Amino acid sequence: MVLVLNHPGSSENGSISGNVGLLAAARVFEVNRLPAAEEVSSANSVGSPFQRDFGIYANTGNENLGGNDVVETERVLSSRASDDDENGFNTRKKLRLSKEQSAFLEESFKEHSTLNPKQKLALAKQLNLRPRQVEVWFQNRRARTKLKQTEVDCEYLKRCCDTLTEENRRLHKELQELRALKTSNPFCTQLPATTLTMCPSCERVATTSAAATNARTTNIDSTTKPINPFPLSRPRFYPFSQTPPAPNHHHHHQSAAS
DNA sequence: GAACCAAAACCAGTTACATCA
DNA sequence: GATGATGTAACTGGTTTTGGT
Repeated sequence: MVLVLNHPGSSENGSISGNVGLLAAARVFEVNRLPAAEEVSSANSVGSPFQRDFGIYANTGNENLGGNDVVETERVLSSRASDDDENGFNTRKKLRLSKEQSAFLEESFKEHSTLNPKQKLALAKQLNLRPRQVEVWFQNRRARTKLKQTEVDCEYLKRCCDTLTEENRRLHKELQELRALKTSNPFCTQLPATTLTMCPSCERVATTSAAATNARTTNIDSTTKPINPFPLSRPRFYPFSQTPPAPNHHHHHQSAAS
């Protein structure tokens, strides 16, 4: 399934009317078309008594969208719907989108997570939904994406925490061993202190000049090398198999010479 | 250009409903 | 069939953005 929506700036017209195939395909979405008030009792396959008793959506007339009426109609449609109908009954009713509609919206979300009014209208028309429904779907979809990213971030931070806890434990143990060594071998105290600095970019540890020479002789092996608790770049949630942006890693250590 | 206002867009949080185990 | 859990469409209220005066 291919969705053709005009990208911002790509065209003046957000209409999809030029795509005959899509118009034909749009018939698929009639299944979940919003019923006009008088259609409620027969249009929905679920057909709950609730639906029959309460008109769900007012007939907004969006089937007749076109020409200059579009902007004005959109303005009306996008205004927040009231829960109450004219009789004061709560008419809120949830309509489950069909698989085709959801898939179509998903496809368009891949293209752009936000819609301009024209795109929204075109999509709504194509899917036989109200623009407000498309708008809400995109809002909820963005929220879901954000939630997913938060979960990924949370998981990542948990791992960082575990790593740091483990590193802390290891360093405590090492400190105890060094103290024990110090008491048993007083010559160790003659060694100069080693100053370690960490590159904020690549997070490598380097020894500073004066101590460097000695540091190389002070038996700093791999076990005492500080562990980078953040070995990986911060994971991002790429919901649509998007390739993450190429890392912009500048190695100023080398670039200074070249 | 700054200040103000209204409308639209957006978001976070919540509610209500459909569906499934 | 009743019930709780879950997913999600739809709503609410607040904030930000945008365009007009």
